[in-house]
Amino acid sequence: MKLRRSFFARSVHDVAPELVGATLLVDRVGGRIVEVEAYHHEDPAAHSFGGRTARNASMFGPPGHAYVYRSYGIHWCLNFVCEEGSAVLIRALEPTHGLEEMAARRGTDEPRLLASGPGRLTQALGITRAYDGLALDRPPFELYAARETEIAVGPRVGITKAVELPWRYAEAGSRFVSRPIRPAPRA
DNA sequence: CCTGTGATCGTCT
DNA sequence: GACGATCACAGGT
Repeated sequence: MKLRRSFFARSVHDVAPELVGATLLVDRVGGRIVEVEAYHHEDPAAHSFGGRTARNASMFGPPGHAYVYRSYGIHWCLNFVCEEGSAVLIRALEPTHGLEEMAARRGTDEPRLLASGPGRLTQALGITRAYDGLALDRPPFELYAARETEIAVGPRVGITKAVELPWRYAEAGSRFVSRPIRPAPRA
């Protein structure tokens, strides 16, 4: 089932876990989303924390659109905008469509190295700042809802603020996540 | 398996 | 002028 724009017009904390297992294609190339992170505008780690700027304008735009930014001067990162200046960072895919194209863009055939990580993922899908602000329910994007799947939850990766918030969601047991989530401590 | 480090540049202070 | 929502590679364990 195709995801409609209204799917994203909710709290980022509801949308993010539901995206795990969804299929993301960009010009027919992509796979199943296996790892995401939620960023909320009241969250010090979010780009939208502190208000609107030229870079983060898309985060304050309508839900159901892309927010693409450059990371470390080198990589691109893809987010799905939700309500109120929040967004979901798409961190890893299990490649299913257009493997050859992804391998050519990435310079490797190793499946685990195609889209396991936000920078690798955008390179494999050909995402650049040119995709910033584009609607997610129209070409070149295609998004299909997830089936039921087991979700693991943990702290986000690579941030220095609000490091303790458990806003990273991954498919339990997937070998395509950028980094495994430590199993929850036993009671 | 792990840790450390350089690359590279737009954005905001 | 400092700092990243990262990655690839090198080297040690």
